[in-house]
Amino acid sequence: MAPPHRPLDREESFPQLEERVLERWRERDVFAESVRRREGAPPWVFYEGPPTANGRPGSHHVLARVFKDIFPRYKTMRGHYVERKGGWDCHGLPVEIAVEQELGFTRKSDIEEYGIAAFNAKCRESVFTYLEDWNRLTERIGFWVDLEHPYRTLDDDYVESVWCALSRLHEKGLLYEGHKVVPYCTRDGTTLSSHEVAQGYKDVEDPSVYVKLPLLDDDAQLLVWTTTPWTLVSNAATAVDPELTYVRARAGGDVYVLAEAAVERVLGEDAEVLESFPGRALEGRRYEAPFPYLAADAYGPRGHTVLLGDFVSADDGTGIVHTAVAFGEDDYRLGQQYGLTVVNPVRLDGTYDERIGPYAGRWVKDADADLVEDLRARGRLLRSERYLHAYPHCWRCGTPLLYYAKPSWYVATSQLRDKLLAANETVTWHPPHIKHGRFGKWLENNVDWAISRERYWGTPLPVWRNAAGETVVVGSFDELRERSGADVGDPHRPYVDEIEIPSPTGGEPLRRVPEVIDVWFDSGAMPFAQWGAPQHDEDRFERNFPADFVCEALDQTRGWFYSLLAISTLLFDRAPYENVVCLGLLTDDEGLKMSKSRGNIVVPWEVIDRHGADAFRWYFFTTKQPWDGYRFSVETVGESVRQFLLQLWNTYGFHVLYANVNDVDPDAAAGPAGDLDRWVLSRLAATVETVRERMDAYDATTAGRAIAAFVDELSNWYVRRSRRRFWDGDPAAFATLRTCLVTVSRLLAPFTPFIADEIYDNLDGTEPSVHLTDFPEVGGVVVRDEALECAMDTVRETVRLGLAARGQAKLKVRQPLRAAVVVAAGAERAAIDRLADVVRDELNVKAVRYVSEADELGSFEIKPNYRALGPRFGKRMPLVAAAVAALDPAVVSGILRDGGAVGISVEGEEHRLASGDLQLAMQPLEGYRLEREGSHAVALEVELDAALVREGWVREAIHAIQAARKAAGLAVEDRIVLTLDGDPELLSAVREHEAAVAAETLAVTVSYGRDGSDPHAAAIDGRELSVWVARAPSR
RNA sequence: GGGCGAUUAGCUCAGUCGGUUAGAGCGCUUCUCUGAUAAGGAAGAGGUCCCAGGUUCGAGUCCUGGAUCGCCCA
Repeated sequence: MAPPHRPLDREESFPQLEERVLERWRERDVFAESVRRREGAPPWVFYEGPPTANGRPGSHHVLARVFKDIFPRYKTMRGHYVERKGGWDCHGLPVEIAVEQELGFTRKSDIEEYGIAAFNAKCRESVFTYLEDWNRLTERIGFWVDLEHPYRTLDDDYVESVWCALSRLHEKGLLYEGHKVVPYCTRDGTTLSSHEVAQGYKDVEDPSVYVKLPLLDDDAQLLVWTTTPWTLVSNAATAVDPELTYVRARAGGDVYVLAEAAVERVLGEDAEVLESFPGRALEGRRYEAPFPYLAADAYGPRGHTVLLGDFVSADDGTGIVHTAVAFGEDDYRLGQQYGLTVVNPVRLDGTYDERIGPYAGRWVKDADADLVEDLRARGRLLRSERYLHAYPHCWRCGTPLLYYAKPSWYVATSQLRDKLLAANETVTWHPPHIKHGRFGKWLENNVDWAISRERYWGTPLPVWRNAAGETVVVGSFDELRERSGADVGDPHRPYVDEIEIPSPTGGEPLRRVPEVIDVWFDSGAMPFAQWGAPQHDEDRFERNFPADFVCEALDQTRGWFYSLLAISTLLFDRAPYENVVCLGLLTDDEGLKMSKSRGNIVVPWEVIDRHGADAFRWYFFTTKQPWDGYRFSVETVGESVRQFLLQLWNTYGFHVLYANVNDVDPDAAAGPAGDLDRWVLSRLAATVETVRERMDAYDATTAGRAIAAFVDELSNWYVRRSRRRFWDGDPAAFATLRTCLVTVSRLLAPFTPFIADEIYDNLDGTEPSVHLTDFPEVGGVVVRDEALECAMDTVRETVRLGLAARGQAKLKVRQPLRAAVVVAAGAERAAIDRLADVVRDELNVKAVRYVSEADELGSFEIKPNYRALGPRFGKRMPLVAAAVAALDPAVVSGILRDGGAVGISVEGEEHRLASGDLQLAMQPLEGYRLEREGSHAVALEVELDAALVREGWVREAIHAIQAARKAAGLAVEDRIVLTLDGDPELLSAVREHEAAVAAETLAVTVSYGRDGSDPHAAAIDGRELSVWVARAPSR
């Protein structure tokens, strides 16, 4: 007859086990089946934030993917229909850069020369360079997501959905063209992303000049400071802080206007302050520009006047800021606010145009020195210095970047700021501080979203127009076909660029603008674009909107979390997600960010091959709350294996071993359950409650830790205390342990899906997989008995105290003692009495005796319970403490144990203190073997008589025989023929307890005298014992 | 420069509503238990709860300022 359960293969590692489980999932099609079985059930919606597959997946992707996995698995088991459509972000600069590097391109014009069609074809291939790596890793870590039908932002349907969204925004008047100040490389002719800018900072020396701007209606001069003299030719205005204090100050015969805080630093100690006033007093004052090439009215009515700006600081410079609208973010915003005309006298190649007279044609940064000399010659320079600062350079060619106002398309998100904030209010964030912190603050400071990019590989901006300003924003391929008469093939550049739309008024044909759109708009459109809605499957979109759950790393607050919210709010006036889990960053074990250059990246396969995917997952779920980041290494994952997975696995192995040895029928009716069984099932029920409650709150950490705590109790208390019942084949014990293990496997299924399924499959197997079962509920045999749990806590505490007392007395546990004396009364005593067997066994004592009064063992001391009395007495607490200290502990402890109350007098008033108001602690008397905790204590009777000593010897002998069994390589169920020799008194003790020795060691015969072979030798209490064991013939 | 977060034992992390002796695991020392375990138990060493003020009868916890680290923005 086959054993009830598959025996464990002790050679198999966790990674090998997982590969085998993966194979079983494939055979049984478990993922698809788990979704299929919930068809028609209430949906629970997850959105996959699409990664880009043009780089290899790293450990931080494992973090995101396991958290994206656990909650959908959980919700599926809770009865929801959880579709999980995978997705890939396909467009964008990172892809282009990878291709440029592959082709050895160094400038943007290389792409045009190579041909956009060919370049984009390369990009299309490059996107999926590492698709296989991603798919393999995704499967291996057990992330269940539909990778066979993923959405891809480059697909025609997807692009069309994005066009539709843009056209609706246009209809709502939310799409417009403006200028954006961007970092620009004049050599490559390219705008750089912030990520690229961050790569290229270099410390350089630039001129630092203080320039005088004479006021037109006054003899004073404004002082401004700049490190980019080349922008002075297009000075449009100056800005001051309305709240800051400014002064007129005389120095060296001239009168200047500047911030009070800057006077000494800029003008020196001798400057004489003539007058002070707030910045707002300067508003509208006219001044003479530093260079004459562009007149004030070129900028409009506010040209060359003083304006008020919120970005002005007096910390460096003069507190008056030179503003060149085309060359700075703040400058541009200020210009917008005051209606300044954008005048940019610098060509795209970085040279001045003809408006700048003698400097025309010169590269602007090379003109700095001559411009400064020019100022000096005209008496307009106060001071010129060299200034060392970090300035961004092109990471490709090293050219200093210019900040440059360029035409750009915007989505007017700031008009709907209040709606964005209202939508955010409906979202539950994990951790909560993101909501009104990082994300909320970001929304409050919302500025319009610049969505166009002067690039090639992206969703083309669907705007067609002609020089006359006739503009069409196309919302679908059909619409483009109707308007242009041309078929739309590939909607990417350059093909779509070739389609012309005839002018409705018979003018010039409309051509598409050259830009593509920000990839964040692509991914933010996924709620509908993943289905190709609204062109297709509009109902599918509606069923799957909004998402119940999204989960990404913290840096996505400005990325995907924002783009999803913005698009959804603009189009549908509501948040696209209800719960968001933010994940922190991974650092190495020294807290440093992982980076290629530092060489401290942990490749996920190292972790998986060494410890397995379950260990990887468990580490991420339980080691800490996920949003604070992880200090991470291959070794730390190993700890989570040792602490939890091995403990679980060994408990499971124990069950399989003895169930097979005893041929336990898993379906047989169990006998009556004992207190230990009821206790462990109650603990299981408590665990189920906690796990459900915490998982419903998206708190996998606390949920997982609760499971670990239960497995620890199961292994180190339930099994430990019940071993004899398993040896004896007690059906109630097997039924209880099996219930616990199978329930744990279902609790663990979302966390560690491999080991959970293996345990379930071997111990239960009713369903093809644990992932097709329902999540555990409390009820049936798994019920709570809180009184029993409480009693067991008391018992475990008693045992702990007793073992500590043994340790103090240096008495081995194998030496039986006559009695443990427990100080306990009332409920405590009843609890210990109910489970006295456990205490006797664990402490190896013949009896447990009780004393209600501790007087014979120690004395009490009493202390006020501050937590209870603090609120009642407030600042009189020190008086209360003094009054309590004056009470007689012996008397008070007696009164309180009988449920009485004592009185104290504080400031002439009487107060009654009951047992909850005071804390009793026991102070051991000198010379007793006593361990105490609060009002509870255990003492041991340490006197030994001859009988106890002989019993102790027998326990030692049994231990020696077991060691011999193990050394002989016997299986736990093997019967033996036992031969003993040695010290006569020792042997006589063994003879006296021979039946017990034989039963404990599974000896069919015991004989005395020498055997021929080498014995297993032991020394007990200085007495020799020789042991021979041989496997007995089977019955 | 602004915003957000973090800082507790050698390491990884808990610490509830503010409550008087700040915990766990790993690691270390000593002892111990073992008929599943790479496990378990006991004792010990190990702490400026980042710093400084403040509020309070009482602060790891609340407030202010600062330091360091990280992320985002400028």
